[in-house]
Amino acid sequence: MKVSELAKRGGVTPETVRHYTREQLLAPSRHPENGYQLYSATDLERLHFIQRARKLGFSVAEIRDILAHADQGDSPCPLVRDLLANRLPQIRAQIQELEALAQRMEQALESWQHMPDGTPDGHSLCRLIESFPEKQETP
Amino acid sequence: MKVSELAKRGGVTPETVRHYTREQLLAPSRHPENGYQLYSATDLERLHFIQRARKLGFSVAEIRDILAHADQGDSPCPLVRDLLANRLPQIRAQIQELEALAQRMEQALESWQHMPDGTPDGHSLCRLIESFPEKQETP
DNA sequence: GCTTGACCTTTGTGTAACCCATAGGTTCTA
DNA sequence: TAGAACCTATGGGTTACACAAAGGTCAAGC
Repeated sequence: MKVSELAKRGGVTPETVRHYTREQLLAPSRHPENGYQLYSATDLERLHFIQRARKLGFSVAEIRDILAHADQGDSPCPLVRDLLANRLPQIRAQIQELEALAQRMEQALESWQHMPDGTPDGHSLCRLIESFPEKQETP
Repeated sequence: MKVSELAKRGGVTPETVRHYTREQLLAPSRHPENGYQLYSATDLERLHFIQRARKLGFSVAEIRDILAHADQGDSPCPLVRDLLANRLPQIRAQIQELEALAQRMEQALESWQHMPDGTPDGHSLCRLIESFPEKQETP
């Protein structure tokens, strides 16, 4: 099948299929006459695999490594466990950062309700923003 | 003052100062003889302002707009309120996505404890990943 | 005067995972 | 047979910087 058909069957855009192909996650053959990329049923399975792995938080580069292991006949499972176990705390940390950001934003919007808009003078650009501390306490 | 001094006083790297200058958030003058960028005390205030705004989730492009308003003598405050109010739900949505991802990851790691590693055969690449559903329920 | 080291300049490259535009060739269909 | 719909490769855009290279500038010590 050609790019668009694989994309449709896999539920992604043709651009995504091309991207994965460029990144060597998929290795289609070529139509000898027109040079079109030809994908097999195995490629569709790989595409589904990639989708699952992406949903689990693996990067495209990581998935390439996982697939390379599998293609060599090696079990990628230990690698998979490691990658995920390493990534999880990073995700948790990122959530904490975003939560702190959201709280700063909410606190700002709330406190701004009682502040008038000001016009910039020589030293103040926007009191709303300036009313916020540049550095948080480091307990 | 020169790049490195402003950076040190502002608590950022010289690269960051150069970046903000390229992006027109800072507009230093030039030393007429050697072409060095010369920053004023006002630029240091602007840099502090930028830091605060970044901590509130504004992008560099947004801060450029805010500063441009202020430089024209217009109050940027309504813009600032709008930008923040629009961004907040996006941040909340991003947190939800990451939380869902983290839960998928935890669920995977947990259920994998009871699964043996497998070697790839013709159809299975990694049962760990394949044991996970590609698409979640859409209620 | 000269070297050394620290600093400055511009320019280009890389990051993640695609999306989009362009120019040109191919295939399908009315 | 013309046009639609598809394919190709290439390059640029997204975010906020970090980093490296090649070369100019400056202060200090010898």
